[in-house]
Amino acid sequence: MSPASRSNPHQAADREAGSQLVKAQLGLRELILTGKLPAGSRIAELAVVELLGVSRTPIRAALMRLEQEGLLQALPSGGYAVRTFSEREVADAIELRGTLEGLAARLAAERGVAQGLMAQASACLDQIDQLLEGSALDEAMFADYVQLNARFHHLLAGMPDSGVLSREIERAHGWPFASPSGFVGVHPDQAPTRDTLVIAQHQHRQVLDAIERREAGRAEALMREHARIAHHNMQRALREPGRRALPGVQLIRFA
Amino acid sequence: MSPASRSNPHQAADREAGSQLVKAQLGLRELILTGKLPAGSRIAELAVVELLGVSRTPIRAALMRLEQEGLLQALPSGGYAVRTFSEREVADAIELRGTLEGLAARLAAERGVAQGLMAQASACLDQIDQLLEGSALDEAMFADYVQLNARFHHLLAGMPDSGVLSREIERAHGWPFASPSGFVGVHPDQAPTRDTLVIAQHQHRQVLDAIERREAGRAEALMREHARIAHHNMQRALREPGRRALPGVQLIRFA
DNA sequence: TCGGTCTTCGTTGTATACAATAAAGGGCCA
DNA sequence: TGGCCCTTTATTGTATACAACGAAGACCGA
Repeated sequence: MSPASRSNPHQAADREAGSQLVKAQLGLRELILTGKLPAGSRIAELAVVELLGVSRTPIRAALMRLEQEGLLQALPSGGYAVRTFSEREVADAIELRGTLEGLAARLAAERGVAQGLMAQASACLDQIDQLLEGSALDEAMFADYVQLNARFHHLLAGMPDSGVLSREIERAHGWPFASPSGFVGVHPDQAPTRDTLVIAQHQHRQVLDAIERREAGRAEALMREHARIAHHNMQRALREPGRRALPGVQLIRFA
Repeated sequence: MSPASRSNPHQAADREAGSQLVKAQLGLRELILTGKLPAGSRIAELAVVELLGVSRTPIRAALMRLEQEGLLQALPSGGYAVRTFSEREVADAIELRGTLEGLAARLAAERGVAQGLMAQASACLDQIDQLLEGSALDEAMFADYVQLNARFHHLLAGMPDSGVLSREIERAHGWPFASPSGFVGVHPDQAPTRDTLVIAQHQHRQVLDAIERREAGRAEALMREHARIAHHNMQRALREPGRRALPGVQLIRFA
C-alpha cells in the first residue's frame, strides 16, 4: 500500500471532500502556510505523498497550480521550492492588488452596478458597522471582520461584471499577505487597532458612494489608497514579537 | 504504439525541442489559435494525443496551464473547452493590460531605472523609428514592428524590477488579442495604417521621457492610453473582411 | 591529502493501466 | 409513437511503473 493509510480513493466520503486534486491543493497550501514545508526548501513529491495520502498525480497537479498561484517556485533542474518573498515583493503584491481593485471600482462606477449587488455590498458594510460599534475587541470579532471584509472585497471584484478582471483580482488575493485581510491577525496582540478598522470601513463606504454617484476617478483612487492600509499593517505586524502566528509570514525574507 | 508516430521520447532531438510538456503546451496553443480546435468545443485528451504525439500526462499538464492562462475553460463535469470571449471581455483584457503596464511605468518612474535598461529601451525605439522612416509598408516591415514593439513592452515590464508585477504583465500578454501587437496583422490589408504606428511610437517616446524625468503620474496615464490603441485596432480589425488571418480572432463571439 | 572520475542512488518527467463517472443510444412499456 | 430506463461506451481522474537526469559519495591516481 503506497499512498499511506488511504481509504479507497473512490468512496463517497472522498468525493464529498472533493477530488484528490483539491485535497492535495488545500493540503499543500496548508503545509506551506503553516511552515511545515520550510520556506525556500525544495519539495519532494514522495514526501508530500506520505504527508497527504494522495498519489503523485494529483500532487503534481497541485504543485503546478500553486506555482501558477505564486506560492511555489519552479526550479530550473526540475521540481519546486517553497517561494520566499522580499519585503518589497510583498509591497508590490499589495500595490498590484490595489491597482486591480481600483480598476474594478472605476469600471463599476463607469458601467453602473446592478441594484441587488449594491444592496448586498451595503448590507455587508452595515454588518461591519455593527461589529465596530460593539465594544468587544476579541478574537471572534476579528475573525468576523476578516470574513466580512473578504466578502466586501469579493463583491466589489464582481461589480464590473468582468470575468477577466474578477479572476485576476482573486488571483491577487491568493498571496496570503496581499489579500485584503492578510495582516489582520486574529489574536488581539497582532491585530490592528480598532481605529485602523474604522478608517478602512470609512474607505469602504466612500468607495461605494463614489460608485453609486458614478464618480469613477474617485472610486479608483480610493481603492488604491485602501490597499495601502495592508502595507501599513504589514510594516507594523512584521516588527511585532509574536508575528509567527500570522499564516505565511515566515515566507518573507528580511533585509 | 499509442502516442502516434513518436520517436523515442527520451532521445536528444526531443530534449532539444524542450520537454514533452513544452511541446504539448506550444502545440495546443497553436491548435487553438489556428482554430484547428474550434472555439467553444470540448477538448478530448486522446484526440490531442494523436495530434501531437505526446502521451496524456504532459497533455493534461499543458491543459491545466492553458486554463490558468485563460485560453481554456474548465468544464464542471470535467475536462476543458476552448474558451470564447465576448467583445467586452476582449476590451476588458486590453484595459487590464493597460492598467498593469501603467502601474509598471509609474513604479519605474518612482523608483528610477538602471541606466543600461533605459538605453536598451531607447535603442529599441530608435529601431522602430528607422522602420517607420523607411517607405516600405510590407509584410516584413509589420513583422519587424511586431517584434520590436513586443521587445519594448517587455523591457518596460521589467523596469520596476518587480518579479511580481512583470509576471502578471506577461500573463496579461498571454491573451492573443490583448497582447501589445495583438491586432497588428502581418498582412498589409489588415494592418493598421502607418499613422497608427506613428502615434503609438510617439507614446512610446513620451512614456520613456516621463520615466526618465520621474514623472510618475504622466507615465502611468500614457501607458493606459497607449493600450487603448489596441482596443481601437480591434474594432477596426474585427469589421474587416479578411480578419480570419489574425490568429485567435475566431475565439471572439459577436453580438 | 587533494583532485578527478566513476558509480550509485534519489528524484523527477513520462507513459500507461485501471476505476468511475457522464453521456449516448437502444429497448421496453405505456 | 413517445417517453423513460437501462445498458453500453467514451472520456476523464487517479495510481503506478518505467526511464533518464542530477547529485552525492566512493574510489583511484597523483
